[in-house]
Amino acid sequence: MSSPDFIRLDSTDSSPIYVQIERGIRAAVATGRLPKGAQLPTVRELAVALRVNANTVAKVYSELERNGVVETRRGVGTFVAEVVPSLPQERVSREALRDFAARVLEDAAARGFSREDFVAELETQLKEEKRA
Amino acid sequence: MSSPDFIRLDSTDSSPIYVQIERGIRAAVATGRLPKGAQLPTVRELAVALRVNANTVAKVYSELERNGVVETRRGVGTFVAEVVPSLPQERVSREALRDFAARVLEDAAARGFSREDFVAELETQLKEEKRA
Amino acid sequence: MSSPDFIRLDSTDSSPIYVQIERGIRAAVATGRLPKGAQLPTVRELAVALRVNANTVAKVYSELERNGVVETRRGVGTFVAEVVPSLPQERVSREALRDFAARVLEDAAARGFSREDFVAELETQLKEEKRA
Amino acid sequence: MSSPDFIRLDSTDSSPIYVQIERGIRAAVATGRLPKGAQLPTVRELAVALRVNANTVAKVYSELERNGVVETRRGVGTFVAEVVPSLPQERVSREALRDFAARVLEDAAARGFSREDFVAELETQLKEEKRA
DNA sequence: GTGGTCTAGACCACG
DNA sequence: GTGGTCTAGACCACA
Repeated sequence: MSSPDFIRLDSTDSSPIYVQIERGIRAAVATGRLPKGAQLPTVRELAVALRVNANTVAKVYSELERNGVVETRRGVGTFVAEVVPSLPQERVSREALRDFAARVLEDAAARGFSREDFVAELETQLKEEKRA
Repeated sequence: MSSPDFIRLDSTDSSPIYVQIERGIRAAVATGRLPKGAQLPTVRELAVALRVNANTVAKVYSELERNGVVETRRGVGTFVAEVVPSLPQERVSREALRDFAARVLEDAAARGFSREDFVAELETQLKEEKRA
Repeated sequence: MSSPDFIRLDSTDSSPIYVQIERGIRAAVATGRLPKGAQLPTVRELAVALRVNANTVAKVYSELERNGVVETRRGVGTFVAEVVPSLPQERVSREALRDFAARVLEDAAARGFSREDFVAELETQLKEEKRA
Repeated sequence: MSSPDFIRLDSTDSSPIYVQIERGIRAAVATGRLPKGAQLPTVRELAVALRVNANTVAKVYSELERNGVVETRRGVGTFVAEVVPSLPQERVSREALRDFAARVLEDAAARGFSREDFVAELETQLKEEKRA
């Protein structure tokens, strides 16, 4: 658990570090790579592994706890919540998906990618992961 | 030209306003919705239409000019560049596409979307646009 | 780092302040006076030292970051990039050098300088710097 | 005289068009390519040739006339002044030359050119012109 | 009327 | 304390 293989900090990503970390953890939980009840690395471990300020990691953990994604047992550690909280309905609504998808397509085009190539690449990655 | 239908400011998007505007314009140019040589709305027009400070729009235009996406003719206006510059090689490389796609998938999962649903939605949107 | 000895604002120079600052920093980086990894003065420091608005300096820093000349570490400061990007090929091409040189010669003549005197002065300055 | 071969508008030059034109004419006069008494193209001719607004050319001519570089004979045309005015002493002073040279070297470095290559190129161009 | 520059000042995100 | 974003408003250069 000391190797945070579920998080890749990307210096070309303009989003703040804490957002990248939170996104990585949320995604790992959502996809089951971090199963319910699994223990997360300690704040210090993760901070050292990612070469990041410990405060930054602590901020992420506390936010995740507020949202019920993880649970902290004092003196023991931090664990993926047993009951994964249903996200606020609004966020996963059909409309939210459409908006998010539209924005992503726009972003891909703005970066100079062919949108068709981009979607094809997404499918490839999804398939590869299933096989693995 | 006075109706900036190619830009939607999204308050749920955490990226700064000027990034959203820039992304919208770049995408419109890349997909041909803003053809080469077309005049962009004036700084002030777009500022009013988006309810944004004129400096914010001006910042976007000047960045786009720096990158050769648009050309400004002094005292005349801003136009889509006749020769749209090939983006720096690095950005459109195969590797860049993979990284971007991976990040997007992660983001989708972190937001609580099923990645399969998400990719399906992307395809739907692409097809709809072609038909239109 | 608090004394911006690598920048001289020249009121007889018609180019905008932010261009002069950017040129100074780029030159300092290119010639090694600002070595890789070195910290630049903070935005506010440089603004005070040059008696310029902080936004003006911030604009320069952000342009330099966009071009990969510097890296900003959030909440920490701004540093010369470890890998200084090779300028877009076009700019350093032989042709670009010819054009730039031609323009400079023209400018010197237009200002009333003998072009021979001017080139001689350039050589003198280059030699002096090497000796120092 | 309808082909303004002594002026090259450079879209990569950030200085305003009227400055570029004025610089070109001043340089042509200073180097003798436009000898004393020679007739300049008419405002309209030059405007058409350079694809520039006639007002822009007119502005240049009137400024050059104010400075005594050219003379306008009503109904006849515009001519290089017989007595080339000595520029204000300050501009051609030794100190001004040093400052200008320093700025040029800085600019060359900032553009990614080796300053040695740059100075060598200047010499080459000077020699070539003499031979021609 | 067009875009460009600069200032002043506020507020925020980050570490 | 760092840089980033945005606003408001002024003034200028350009055509």
